[in-house]
Amino acid sequence: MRKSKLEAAETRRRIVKTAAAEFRRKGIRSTGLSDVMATAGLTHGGFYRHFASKDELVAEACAAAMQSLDETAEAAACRSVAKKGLEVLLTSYLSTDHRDNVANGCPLAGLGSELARSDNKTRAAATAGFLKVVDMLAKQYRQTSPERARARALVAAAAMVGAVTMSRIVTDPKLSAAILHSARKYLVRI
Amino acid sequence: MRKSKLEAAETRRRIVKTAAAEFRRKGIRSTGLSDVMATAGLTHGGFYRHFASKDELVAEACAAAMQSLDETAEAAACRSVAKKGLEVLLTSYLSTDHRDNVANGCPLAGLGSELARSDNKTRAAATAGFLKVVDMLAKQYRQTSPERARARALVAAAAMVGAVTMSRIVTDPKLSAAILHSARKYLVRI
DNA sequence: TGTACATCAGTGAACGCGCGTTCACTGATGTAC
DNA sequence: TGTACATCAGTGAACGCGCGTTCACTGATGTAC
Repeated sequence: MRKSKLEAAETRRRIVKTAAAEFRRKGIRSTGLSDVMATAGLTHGGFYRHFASKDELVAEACAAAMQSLDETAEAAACRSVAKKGLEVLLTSYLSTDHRDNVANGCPLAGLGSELARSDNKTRAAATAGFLKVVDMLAKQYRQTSPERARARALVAAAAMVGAVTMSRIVTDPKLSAAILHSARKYLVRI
Repeated sequence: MRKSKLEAAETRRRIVKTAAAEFRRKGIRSTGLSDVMATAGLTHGGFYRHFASKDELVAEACAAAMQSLDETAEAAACRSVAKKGLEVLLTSYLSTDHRDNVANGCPLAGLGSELARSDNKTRAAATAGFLKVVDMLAKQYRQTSPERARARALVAAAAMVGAVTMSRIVTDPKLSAAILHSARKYLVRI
């Protein structure tokens, strides 16, 4: 049954990626390891060949999810022309598509309150990913000092997380859309 | 062992209040009913004399927590003089005190991602409480049309939730404070 | 290059534990006369 | 107003279940000669 080092590494990566999606979809606490392993096409017994504990997986899954968020944001910012970078970032993040796609969306919005209760490694991974988004946003706030641009980026990033979270909580579809729409409108020229 | 109707009603209220705090402190999924009942000074067996299920308690606890948030916000808005209402609201919500007091703080910030996965009753309670805060904020945005004031209030409310959530996730204390401070600064004049 | 043996990725059963929920029981409260 | 009985708030043990974690086992892979 033993697999080659290459295959094992690939398996490990698959587990992390699966966990990143499952955690966002159902919540960290509500996602069992058997769940994750089964979705990754494995039995749960093999888990501890790759990780020391569930917490270790949580930290790595958080890091992976944040990295994919950063890559998406970076791609959006690069693909857009000069001055429109901010609008593109805000529009894609504050879209109903993002709201309805929790499993592949921003982990800060999908797991926010659970991350706040997670251990240091997990929160550090979240922090690092968050700072990258903040830096990307700060670069888009021109016509102001770097300090102010960063302060605005901080507010915008936090507001984006809050807006998507609230748009998912709220039971009224119109209100949900209005939250995203208003945030899009006001964060461009904060 | 039977208690009077008055005592029973008081017990029920105590369970809801205790649950509202415990859920915010440890998360909904991570808080057991035995936990809640023991903290309320009862044994877990009696729970089902008052509630049909944990979900029912969750919905009521969410409603209670939102109500206490609304009362706090209303009190802050009223206590403050005319034009300073917005600043007072923002300052108290976006304070390190609020950040560090999850158990009595805003349930949207404390349970955001878990609420997004909760049932309709719970999310409806969260929605109603959120709308009250939005209305309070909208009243503070003068010098603009009611529609714009409401749109701004929507963004501000979502941003407040996001800022407190992020300030709790982030591992760097300076960054945590900066998020709150920047939000305070920029949401007054959004 | 070929052979013998150690390693270890993955399996599937088992572990103790805490969860939400149920239930028989107790005895004070509420009610019908 | 006093008595007899039904009600039911709260207790504590028990239920099945899924969780995170452990373990003996399998057999292909990696390694030493």
